[in-house]
Amino acid sequence: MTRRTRTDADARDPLPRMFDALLTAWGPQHWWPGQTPLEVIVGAILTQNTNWKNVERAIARLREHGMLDWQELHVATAEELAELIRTAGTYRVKARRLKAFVEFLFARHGGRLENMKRVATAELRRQLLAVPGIGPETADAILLYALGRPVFVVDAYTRRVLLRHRLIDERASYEDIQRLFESVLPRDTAMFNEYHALLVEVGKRHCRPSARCAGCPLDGFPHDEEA
DNA sequence: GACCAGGCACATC
DNA sequence: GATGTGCATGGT
Repeated sequence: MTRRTRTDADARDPLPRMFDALLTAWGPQHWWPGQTPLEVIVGAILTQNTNWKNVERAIARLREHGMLDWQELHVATAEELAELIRTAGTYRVKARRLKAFVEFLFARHGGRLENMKRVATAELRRQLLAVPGIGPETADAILLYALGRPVFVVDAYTRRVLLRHRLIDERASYEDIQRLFESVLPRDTAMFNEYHALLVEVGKRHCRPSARCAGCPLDGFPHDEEA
């Protein structure tokens, strides 16, 4: 996919143009700003099917109790963590998942992110997916937002926006959609970061069944009518 | 009081 | 392989 220039790609592919339209309209979204990789990883697990505000409360409680530390998380029991992360919802499940990641970090990488960072992206993704509680979206969020790897994070909003604009069909898998982005965009961590955040925003504001298309930065792109 | 939110595992068909 | 369900809190 290196056969054409960026200008030609912009002329042909809707995905780069969509990014430009969204970024021009709304600017940078500043997802996960000024936080440590540890906080990003914890947040990625806690935010599963959960409003981010509730996750922030849970992270704040972990911080108050000095738990934003791999060694402390390693020593703590799932029950102790569960009590601290209640506000994130599904807290017993998420406490188990948090522990599962920490167990993986210690068993496989000596409890140090620095060791994990030496592993190539594709291999690391396989390792993360083998951790119970880490699926494709959480794995990719960790790779992109915590480790700075250029992988595109796909979520429910991404799927909805692309469906609405006829760029995929209902049967497209997570990996199908990920490949779609990664094959037409430059492999740029900062851009993937921003694009994902912008897709979530347009999904929330305009691509929900109850939302309106009026004022959507993507209104110039072909799309289906409301069902 | 429903519905939703920056998913995943597991059971079942 | 596709679909359904439990997990559970806080905001709207």
